[in-house]
Amino acid sequence: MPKFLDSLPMILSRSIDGIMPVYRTLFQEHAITDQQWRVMRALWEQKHLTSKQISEITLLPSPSLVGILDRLEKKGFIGRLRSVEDRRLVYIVPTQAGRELQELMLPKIEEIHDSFMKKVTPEEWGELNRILDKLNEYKTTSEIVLGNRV
Amino acid sequence: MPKFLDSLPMILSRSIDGIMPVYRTLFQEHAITDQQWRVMRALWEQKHLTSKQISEITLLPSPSLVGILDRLEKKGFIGRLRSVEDRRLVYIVPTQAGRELQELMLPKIEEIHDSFMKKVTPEEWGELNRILDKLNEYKTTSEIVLGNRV
DNA sequence: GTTTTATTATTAATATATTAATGATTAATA
DNA sequence: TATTAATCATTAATATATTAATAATAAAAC
Repeated sequence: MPKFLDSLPMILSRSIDGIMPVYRTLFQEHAITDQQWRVMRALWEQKHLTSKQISEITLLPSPSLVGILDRLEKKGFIGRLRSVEDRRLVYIVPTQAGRELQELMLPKIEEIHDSFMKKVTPEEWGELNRILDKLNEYKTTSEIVLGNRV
Repeated sequence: MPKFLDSLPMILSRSIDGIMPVYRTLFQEHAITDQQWRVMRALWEQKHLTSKQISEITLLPSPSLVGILDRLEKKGFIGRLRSVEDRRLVYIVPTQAGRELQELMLPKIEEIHDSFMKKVTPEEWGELNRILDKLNEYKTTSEIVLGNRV
């Protein structure tokens, strides 16, 4: 009876622990973190995004994003721009240096992505996506069920 | 051309972000964290484990483990025991309260696990494991390849 | 047998995650 | 329109991740 090591959180964690170091080698060459790259990547092909939009795209929690953006700003890769229409919003814009970093890194990121894609067939890749989606379906319902029987 | 949002790190992150909150509801009822539960779970059916063994089983990095074990010790769920044969080793042992927590939580953990298993067929579950394993195969080789062309 | 090398747990420094709360602002409502 | 509720970015407090380094001990090599 496989338990702990074969639970959903553990197999996903093992997978991520195997995958991220491959990317991280590249990140370290440019002295940025996983999270900092996610933000830069989100700004690709975008003039600007609000902090909230970046949070939704990158899956990075808003409170973490504050510090991440601080450090990207300090490194000169992004700027903050308070919105005039809605003064609650802050637009994040990539600087010239930020664009150059993106141009420099994106091809290598795609190489890495391709190297992973080569390890499975297109059908397997589709299956993976489909099964993961299935596991996250009815999330709300299951939460209610679990909540009731606790 | 699907890119960022459909990259391997992002689909795995989305999956984890959907899954962990279901477990976290239970963890919060017992006032422990994901990581703290992982350690307790690893000690299930074990008299003792070294810090290193726990790190390997739980995938938690050793430096993080120090603090995690500190807090579990402070909560009275584990004890530390310096080995006599090899004084570099520290054995982690669950206390009575730790055992009781495990007994209390494990059934509900398994309920949650079962609720996820019900969302996919056994074949799909096998496929998921197989595909994830495939993506992590030849890890060393691919790292060498990437290292060379950088 | 002593010097060198490995191993284990730990510390240190910085970055991020999690949860709750706050200040500023805008939208909704009575 | 005065008040209330919602939204956005941020702060605060605690826990964890990442990388490099260290102290204590043990194993290996000379």
